[in-house]
Amino acid sequence: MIVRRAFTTCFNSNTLLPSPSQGTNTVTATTTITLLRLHSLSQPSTYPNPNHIPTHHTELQQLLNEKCKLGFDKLDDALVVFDKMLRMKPLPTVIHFTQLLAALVKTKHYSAAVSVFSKMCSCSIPVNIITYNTAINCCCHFKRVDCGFALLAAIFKRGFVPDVVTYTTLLRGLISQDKFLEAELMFKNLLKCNQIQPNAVIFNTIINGQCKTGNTSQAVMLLRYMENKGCMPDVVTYSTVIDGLSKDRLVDEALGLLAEMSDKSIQPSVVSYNSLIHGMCNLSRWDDIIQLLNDMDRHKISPDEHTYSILVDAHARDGKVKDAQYLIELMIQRGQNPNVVTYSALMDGYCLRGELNKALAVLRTMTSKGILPNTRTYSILINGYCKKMKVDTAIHLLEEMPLKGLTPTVETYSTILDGLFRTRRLDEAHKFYKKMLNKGVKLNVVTCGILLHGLCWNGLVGEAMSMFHKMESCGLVPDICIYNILINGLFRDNKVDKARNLYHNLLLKGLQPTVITYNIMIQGFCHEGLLEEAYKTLLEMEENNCLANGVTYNTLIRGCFKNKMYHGGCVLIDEMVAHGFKADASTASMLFDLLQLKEQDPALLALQKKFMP
DNA sequence: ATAGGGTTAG
Repeated sequence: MIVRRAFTTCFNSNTLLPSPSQGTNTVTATTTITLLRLHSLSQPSTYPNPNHIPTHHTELQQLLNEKCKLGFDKLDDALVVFDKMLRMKPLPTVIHFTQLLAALVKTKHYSAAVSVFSKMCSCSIPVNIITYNTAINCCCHFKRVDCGFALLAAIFKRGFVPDVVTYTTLLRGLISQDKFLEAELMFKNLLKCNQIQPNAVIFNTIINGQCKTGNTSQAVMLLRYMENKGCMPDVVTYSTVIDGLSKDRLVDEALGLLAEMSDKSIQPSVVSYNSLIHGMCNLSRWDDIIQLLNDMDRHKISPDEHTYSILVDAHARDGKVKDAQYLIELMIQRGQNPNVVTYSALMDGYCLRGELNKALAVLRTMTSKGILPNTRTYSILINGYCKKMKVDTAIHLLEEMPLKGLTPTVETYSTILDGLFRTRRLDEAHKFYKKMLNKGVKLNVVTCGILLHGLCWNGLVGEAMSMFHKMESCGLVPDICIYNILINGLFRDNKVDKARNLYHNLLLKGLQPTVITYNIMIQGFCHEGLLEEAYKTLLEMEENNCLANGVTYNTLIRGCFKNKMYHGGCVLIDEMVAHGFKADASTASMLFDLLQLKEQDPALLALQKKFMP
């Protein structure tokens, strides 16, 4: 069904024309024409080029073997080889041509690959299902899965039979374009209609899609399903699910699957370990990380550049920049090459510590090694400068990006916007925001949060509220962070009723308040002297199974003291300590001041008696 | 002697 529907959409007038929404690739006019021509390639039309150049096929094979591994240095080289091949006598086999095509796809010369395939067809090279599969893979990587389906139609037209590889490639293409539901439906139909004998690879493709769309539990179920159907999960199946679980912070379940692998004598790979180590890093479970590294050593699996990158990133984010630096030296010693991701992670570590000069030094090191900074590298630096209030330098870096062929993301722009608001450069912030919109940057919830926070921070709560309503009407769904920002802003603007209102609205929308939401409310009520309501909020959060944290208690205790409710404050201190939290600096100094007071309040005297026996 | 699957960054 889904396949047929895809066919009809493919033949619909202009689905093949590049649409602005798919503009990640530069689709040239010639590419588009070539893509369009693919449809009519049911029958070969012309004969081979008459100007044959005699060349040995073995020589060609050697060249292709080499280029398949390393890729062509220049696109022109590949096209020259192709041209030569067309003029060879006898004509090289379709295998040679398919190898060339695969090499082009591997080196990401997708539009060139499309023209080569098209030319192969028009020169009556006897292309087969494998050639088609390679071409479909090319379309999918080129983010044109619709063209992939057009080729599937061509396969049927020429009387070929698509195989499991054809469908796997198409499924992966759909998934990579966020069409997982379509992929899943198509997969189910293929199974139901017995169109293919499913193997591990096609299952793995779907399992990966499930993990990427947040359905890890379903992925585990599909793994069990394939076992039951006698299609044994392999190392990729397990690694995919382990990665999904690790990203969901379910690392212990992931460890269970790793153990299951060795029970079934499926050798884990470095990828399986990398996913798990990454998961452990996100939870700062350092002991587990060390254990996993030892485990790898025992299994004679060496860490690769991914492993090191993950570890460098974890150390850098934890502030351990020295260790991160050392890890990079270690990986070089062991013959691994740090790449832009590795160096960017280290730079991020320095930026987080505010050590911008050291971050710049890393940038110099990497460029001296011929590693070019990417969008993320720039974003890290821009973020570093904004956090240091050096917004002008950040803007300068932003302007430099297009000159280096880099496109800032919505996150990059948002960082600058945040910087302008924080430094109270309101006019510029407004102008910058307009410029962002003019550039066609698509706003997301995080950007809106920055905008709303910036407005509130600068006392423009009214503007923030109207922005919030506009945001809702634009189809952006406000999350709990947005509500937190606004409720906080309203309280700071003494708009208690409106804050209360907004809180009830978020409950009505089915959103779950977090500990931050409650803390904001408690602080707001305390500030207004509404201690009763603040305390009721504490009870409410307990009812809603939201645990109070140190901030909650400290806020409430300070509120009590400020309102001369010494007894209540004292009871809460006991409760806080019982829950394992401590007074923070500001509560402690407040308490210290109170104890010096010479007021004859009975509750205060009791308090003094308790803390100064 | 040709094709498809898993890992690194707010």
